[in-house]
Amino acid sequence: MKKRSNCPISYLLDIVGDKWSLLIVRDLMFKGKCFYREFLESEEGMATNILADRLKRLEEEKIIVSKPYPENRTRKVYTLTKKGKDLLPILLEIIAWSGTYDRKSGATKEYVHRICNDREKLMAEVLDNLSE
Amino acid sequence: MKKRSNCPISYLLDIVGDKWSLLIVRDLMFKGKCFYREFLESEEGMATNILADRLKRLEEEKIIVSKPYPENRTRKVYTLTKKGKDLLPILLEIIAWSGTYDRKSGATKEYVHRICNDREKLMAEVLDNLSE
DNA sequence: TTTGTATGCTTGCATTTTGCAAGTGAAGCG
DNA sequence: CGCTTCACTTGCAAAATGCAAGCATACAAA
Repeated sequence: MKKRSNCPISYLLDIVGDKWSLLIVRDLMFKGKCFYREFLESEEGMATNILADRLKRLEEEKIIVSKPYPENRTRKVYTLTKKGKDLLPILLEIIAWSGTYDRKSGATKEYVHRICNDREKLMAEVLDNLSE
Repeated sequence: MKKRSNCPISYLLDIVGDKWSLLIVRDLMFKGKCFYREFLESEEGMATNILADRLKRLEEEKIIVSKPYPENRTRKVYTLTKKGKDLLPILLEIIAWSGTYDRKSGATKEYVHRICNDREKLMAEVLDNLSE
């Protein structure tokens, strides 16, 4: 996707403006996933070719990096870069919005409350879990 | 688009997870636009059929409402609902992220700074401009 | 050594969505 | 009455997606 304008909203949409990319970032950020197979198992049901394409694009955009897995060289480990981790505030605001307007949201009221009133600590916790 | 899961990230993506919907919200939120023709004139160059489709979907999702324009009944005025205005924190975080990582971003450093350090007032200003 | 399994990813192909250009009908203007 | 403006709609080619199957590599068990 080429750049459509210098608008910052458009910039993000050019990179992750599709139905799948941010779900990969979500899996990395909140669910401790890091393997191709794990992304495939997410309940939204991404197709294998789409997943391969999006991993490639996210890596090109330096939002994620992949390394061979030391204990099994057929595996690859995907992790978030700084640029990827910096998407966290966006994801938190999305969770707060959806938690407000989706009556059957998986986001608990407590979590939405923490996003509004305890954001710094919440963010530190999420990022801490990533380094394990 | 049907709901793929109860995940809050997925909920937002099911509604505005494409390259265009959030640009319409941006035009309404920051640029004072409210007419079909005005959205078309945005520099990203949306096709007319896509615009019509997205306006319909945003209205179905109660993110915008349309009313006939009193002074000219061929025109329609589009405005943000509460649900639409509540997307503002997400948009601001997107602007901050893109302002950080896009070297040629239209977002000024001052604006990004205000998002981080003067958010309440900034949000009040943006929302104030909407009511005019 | 062979056979099987798990892994990340590719391929082929039908369906869906998008992009582009042109057209349509309703309202307002001169 | 013709002409313009407006918000769309339509037709069609091109691109993206969804689905099922296949593939190459690495490791493991027989």
